[in-house]
Amino acid sequence: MENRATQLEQALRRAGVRVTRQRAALLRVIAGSEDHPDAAELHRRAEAAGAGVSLATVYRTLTTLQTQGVIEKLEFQGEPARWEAADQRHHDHMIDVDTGAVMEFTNDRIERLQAEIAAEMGYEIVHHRLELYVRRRG
Amino acid sequence: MENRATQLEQALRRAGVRVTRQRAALLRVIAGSEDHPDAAELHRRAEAAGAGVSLATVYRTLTTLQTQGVIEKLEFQGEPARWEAADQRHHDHMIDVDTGAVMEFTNDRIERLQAEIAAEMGYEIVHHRLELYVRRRG
DNA sequence: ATAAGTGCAAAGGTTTTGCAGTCGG
DNA sequence: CCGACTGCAAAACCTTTGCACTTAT
Repeated sequence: MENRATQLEQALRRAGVRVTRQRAALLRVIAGSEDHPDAAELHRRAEAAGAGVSLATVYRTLTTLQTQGVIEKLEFQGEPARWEAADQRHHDHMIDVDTGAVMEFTNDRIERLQAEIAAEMGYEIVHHRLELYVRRRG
Repeated sequence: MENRATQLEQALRRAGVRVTRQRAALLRVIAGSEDHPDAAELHRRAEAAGAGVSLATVYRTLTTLQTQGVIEKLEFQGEPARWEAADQRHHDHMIDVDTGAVMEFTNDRIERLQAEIAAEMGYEIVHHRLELYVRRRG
């Protein structure tokens, strides 16, 4: 993840985005997170790592990184926005309504059907959101 | 829609929910709306109809009506929540990212696939959210 | 009668922003 | 060097809530 963060820094610089101490720290926090933290949580983790970043900068950085395609924003029902690294292959989310656990899944057939539906109506998909709010069977 | 609103009033009373002047007015606004208005817009429409309802009551009423299963809450990306009557059959939404237009669609195959995916992982679906953010082809 | 509902204004939680100072390229 | 970036505090935004008053049943 150190490496991944370093790669991203170079990509950002190439794109003309300055790599400040704060941004470098956040890149490392994000690269090292396997879950789906919100801005406050990322701020906490950055501080815990001794970063010295303001919450305002966390928000601004998240927007910047999203624009650069480095991270993706998740907005589950009525919670603060969460974020995840964008370096994985596309997937959707399943949320356990009892525990709040977030799981990931993919299904090519659903993807294709979505594209077909849009095409039939004369549109193309820019992006989509598929969330399953679920409960353990019992 | 007058009739629909009246039906709903009776259902509410049966459920032990009081039908106040404000709630009756909102029921009529909702029954007469074919789009997906947010709380502020519903408030405006109610006021335009001479209702005399506070915005706080609009919010409280929306929550109540949702609990009663009369309306459904839609939370599209980063906008205030929107609402729609729940008297229709289930459908998902397609949002034109350029115009903001919201269209509805259904696809049984997608519905079935979702249930299968959840089942495979040992869950059952409580509810789901499928939104296609699209752009006109050209 | 009386519990449920309302209006108002204040507070809540998340996110954005203006401004003056700082720093990366 | 200088424009992009930051911190701080204030504001914006949508939504909820406490309290005293009103009203549907």
